[in-house]
Amino acid sequence: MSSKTGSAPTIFDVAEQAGVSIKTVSRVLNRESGVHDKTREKVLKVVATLKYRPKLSARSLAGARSYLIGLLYYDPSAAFVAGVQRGATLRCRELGYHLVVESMHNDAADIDSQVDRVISALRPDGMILTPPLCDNPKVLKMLRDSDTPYVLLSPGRAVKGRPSVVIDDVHAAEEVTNLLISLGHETIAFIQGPPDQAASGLRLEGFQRAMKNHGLKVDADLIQPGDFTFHTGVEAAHRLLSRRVKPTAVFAGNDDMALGVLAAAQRLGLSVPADLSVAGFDDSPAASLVWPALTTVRQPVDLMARVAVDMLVPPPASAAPAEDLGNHRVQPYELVVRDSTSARRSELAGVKVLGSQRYEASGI
Amino acid sequence: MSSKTGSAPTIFDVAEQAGVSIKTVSRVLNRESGVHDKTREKVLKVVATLKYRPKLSARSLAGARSYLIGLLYYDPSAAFVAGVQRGATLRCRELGYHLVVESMHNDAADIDSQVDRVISALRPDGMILTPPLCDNPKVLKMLRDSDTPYVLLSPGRAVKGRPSVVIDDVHAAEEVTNLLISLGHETIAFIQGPPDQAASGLRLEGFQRAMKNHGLKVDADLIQPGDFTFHTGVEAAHRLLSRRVKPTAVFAGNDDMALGVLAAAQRLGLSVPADLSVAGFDDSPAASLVWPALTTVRQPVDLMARVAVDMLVPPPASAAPAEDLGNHRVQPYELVVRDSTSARRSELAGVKVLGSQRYEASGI
DNA sequence: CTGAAAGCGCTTACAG
DNA sequence: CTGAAAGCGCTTACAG
Repeated sequence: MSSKTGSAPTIFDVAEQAGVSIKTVSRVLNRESGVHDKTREKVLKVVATLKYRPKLSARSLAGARSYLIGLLYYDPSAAFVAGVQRGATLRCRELGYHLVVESMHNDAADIDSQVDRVISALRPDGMILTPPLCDNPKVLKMLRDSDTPYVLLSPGRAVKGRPSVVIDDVHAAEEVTNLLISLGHETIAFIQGPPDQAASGLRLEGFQRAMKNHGLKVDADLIQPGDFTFHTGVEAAHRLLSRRVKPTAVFAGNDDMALGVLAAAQRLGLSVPADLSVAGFDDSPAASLVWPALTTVRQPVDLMARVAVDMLVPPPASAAPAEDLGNHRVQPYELVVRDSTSARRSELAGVKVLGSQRYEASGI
Repeated sequence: MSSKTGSAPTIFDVAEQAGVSIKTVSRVLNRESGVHDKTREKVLKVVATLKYRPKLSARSLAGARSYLIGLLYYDPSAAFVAGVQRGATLRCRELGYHLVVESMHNDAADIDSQVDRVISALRPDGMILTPPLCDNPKVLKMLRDSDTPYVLLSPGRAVKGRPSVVIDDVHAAEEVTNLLISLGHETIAFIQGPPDQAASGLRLEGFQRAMKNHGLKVDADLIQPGDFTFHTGVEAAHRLLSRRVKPTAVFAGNDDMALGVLAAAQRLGLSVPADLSVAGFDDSPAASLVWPALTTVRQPVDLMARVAVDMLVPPPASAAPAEDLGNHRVQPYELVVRDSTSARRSELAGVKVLGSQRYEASGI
């Protein structure tokens, strides 16, 4: 009896009961090739019987891998993190990895030492970064200096040497704009995000491209600045709706600002979408919890996180040589059309109509 | 030169350069008492110079602790998880711990083996569970069987032997109801959550207690069933607003249902709060992204997570003996009064008024 | 107040 | 196809 009762079984217990060496047990567990089928079966049987599970710390100390993936984030939308984590933890589990999360303030003066501490202690096999950390030079420098592989999720801008997973913001924004145009809108406003986030510029680009492709003019003041918050959406809406010629549709660079537009419109007695169509970007949870529900773009956040994990975890030795998909993976977005957008009610753009509502199409 | 350039420094490198044994370095790092001040300083100096950081896997393998806290969750509101993680990761960092998250389906048939796998591989020093996993018998059994300490965050019901961190749902709901009553409302409806979540019952209890204390009758059909989703909030609102005597205020058991009420009311042409006051519970992100912004109750989610971590991490040996705060920690909630609640506009409860809005108090 | 030895439970070369 | 030995980098008794 080599196993003391009470303590968890070790690789020695398995080896003894299976009548092989610990090296062979190790081979089976790591799916290495070159083990006799009979031997493999015998080992697996004992593993199942004893409920043996290799201890991560021992594997990590002895070997070159830690089986840990780190997720560094700072306060992006809760929905974004939640989606990332769902995708990442599930994929990690499939691969025998675990996800360690660390939230840190993007503007902390000692953020590099914070990152260093995490890396040194954990020695993760890879790191996933979300905005805005994925654009933080200090953080990126620490990762490079420590030779820690990393993947950026939706980085502000794609940089050559930095592996990333993104969607095509330009095309997505173009599609949203095309939708509004196809509904008959011509005076369409756009609310931009903060200039330091590349998504802001890309989405604006998509908007402008669609307008141009349809020969629609965009007055300068139809493009309003914002910073991705509800509040700036409200303010931009007020500016837009006090124009002489009011827009009949507003495309906000993200959902929070679109919700601000919605609130402002309702506050002014405008009916959405009859008087004003509103579209956002992100498909945040709130987008479907308001009335009318918001037309928006959904990023496949959990899929993106899965892809990030796959980019960090080396494929099993037994696997077929994977084709090189490159370091910048573009994932498909989805246009989600809901009730906040509709055809123009009339040609009387700018005429305020009170109290009317659209009953027929609403899901509620 | 014992340290090969390129590889990270080990405890041996520190010991050598400081002219002490590795045991002394270990003592300093673990803040054990009984080290000469001079010695300690010398060691710390070398640690700083070499940027030495003990490797988690080695500490974990050699010692009794893993310095890992696990967070098990399944799809609670994104905001809830995000708050929990912010609090937990920050507190973990302060204590030299790390947070490993695992999301798992509450109704997975093999959830116990999933939990087992995590525990066996990681040997976390503790686990934090969020709803609904914290009420899952299979999960709880695995944790007990493996002697893994755990803390439940907002469990469905408090059970004696299970450490938990909660808020006082009954009192919070009572306060919300008192607010509505103080605004002059008498016909107040309540929308309940799913019966299997204890919070549903506790919040109903608080509502009923407040009504009773003020001598207000609650007709049976003023208490409507729901399941914490937007959709059931919409449905309950339709039932309530088709009564002969309409309620002038609706208190929904959570924000998602309150948002449903808001949407339904707006859809019916009612003005909130002039025609109908609406209150929720949770302070979800969407609560402040709608118009009018929702009156609700905020759980101090990140504080609760911090407390949970503290319950799992043993205090340093050098610390003063902590007073026993018990296994059920109640944290303070916060009543957040926003624009969706106001005094009754008239005595004409049930009379539908179209198109009016409340301009003055809105923050937008 | 300090240290020498053993050992945690695996993987990594290396050998056959 | 399989195994014996060494070692990863710490902490745990134990000793002085």
